[in-house]
Amino acid sequence: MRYGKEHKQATRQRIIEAAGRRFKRDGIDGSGISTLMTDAGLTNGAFYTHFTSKDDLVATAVSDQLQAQNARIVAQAAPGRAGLEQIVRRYLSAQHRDSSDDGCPSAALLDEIRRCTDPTKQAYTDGVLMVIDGIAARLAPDDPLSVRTKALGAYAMMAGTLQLSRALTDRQLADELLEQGIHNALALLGVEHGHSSPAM
Amino acid sequence: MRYGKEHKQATRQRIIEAAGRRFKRDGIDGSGISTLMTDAGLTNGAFYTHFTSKDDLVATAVSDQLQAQNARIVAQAAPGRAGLEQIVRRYLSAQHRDSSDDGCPSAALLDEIRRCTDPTKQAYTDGVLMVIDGIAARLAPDDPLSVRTKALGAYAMMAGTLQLSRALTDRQLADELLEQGIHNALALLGVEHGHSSPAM
DNA sequence: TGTACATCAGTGAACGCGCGTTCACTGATGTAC
DNA sequence: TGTACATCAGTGAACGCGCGTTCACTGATGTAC
Repeated sequence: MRYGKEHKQATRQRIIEAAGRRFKRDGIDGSGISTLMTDAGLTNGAFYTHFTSKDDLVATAVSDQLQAQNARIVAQAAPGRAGLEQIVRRYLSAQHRDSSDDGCPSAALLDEIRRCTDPTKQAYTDGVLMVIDGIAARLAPDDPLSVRTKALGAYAMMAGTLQLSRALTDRQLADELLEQGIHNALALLGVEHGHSSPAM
Repeated sequence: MRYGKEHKQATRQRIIEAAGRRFKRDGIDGSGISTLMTDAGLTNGAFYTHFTSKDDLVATAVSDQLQAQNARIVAQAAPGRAGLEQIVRRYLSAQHRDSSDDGCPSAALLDEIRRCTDPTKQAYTDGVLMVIDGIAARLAPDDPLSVRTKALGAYAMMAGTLQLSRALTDRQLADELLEQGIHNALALLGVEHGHSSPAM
């Protein structure tokens, strides 16, 4: 089968996105090449016409996941400082906690990324900086760099809270933790808010 | 070889502790039984005289790790509210970041635990509650339950911060994140503090 | 316009390897006499 | 006290299986004439 030049690119992207989902669901170590390719509607052999190794895909998928997260934030939250509370409430929602394959790659993969190769950690670092620079620009449009570390701290806090909420077997405690996390995140970011609004 | 009854218990404990370290270093999926047993100075076959399955060991090791974390906190920090700042500064130190095999099991394993079997998640939940109830008791000795969620939120925040600091390739940014994390944790816990003390 | 050929994305079987688990066996020690 | 035996923690080879990776092959399409 021979296709136009855009076909291979589209297939590659399909593999990357399917892999991102699968990694977030089953972990990187827990996702085999055959499974990833089946997810993308292909057989295992085709993998190496798109990537040089599993590591190569991992780095690419991690990067893609963070770009997607950034795009989601831009698309779904009101611009500027006003959108910050939306971002926090959406991130620390029960819905996000209960659907990790569609969610934040950091919350799903952070401690596995620590053990990955340098290119993957580099891709992760670059991707996170893109996301948090977006947040910093909302916090202080005139001087985003001055609040970069603050944004990074808030991102770390939100990821840790979501992870812990996912790991607890006590559902009520997990829900309380999310509420506490929203409160904490808004406090750390210095965003005004009512005590709690039930939807979004 | 036949030994006294305390011998098998001691061997079992040796496997559990070696496994805890190895899991934190290479991940649960990334640690094979043979490696774990070699770490403990034994051969793979002996594993099943101590545990019914790898899952069984994982749940046991997770529980043991959190008990050890709790014991470390009790042993190394001043009692009561006074020790809270020590706990935070020690947790979010460059030393802790750079030696994950000796460190916090939550920071090393949180998103892998999410994917584990229920007994492991239950062991994790129980263990975390033990640790955070200790923190809650320091925060409000007269009514620890009232600050349980607050303590849980602070724990989640610290774990997420340590994880992110470990995953970043930019060392300077990782260091700044730890500083920010200390600031954030002390703020969330309502602990007074100077701007930054270089050691401890 | 019709035909022969080159391209190359994708197939599917196979590779060596390490996984979790099983099991027949070993041999140092505690116990019985 | 000395000897024969029972115990059982630990050994090490083997099991089927899925891993990451390789490779000879297929066959639909674009291109050349």
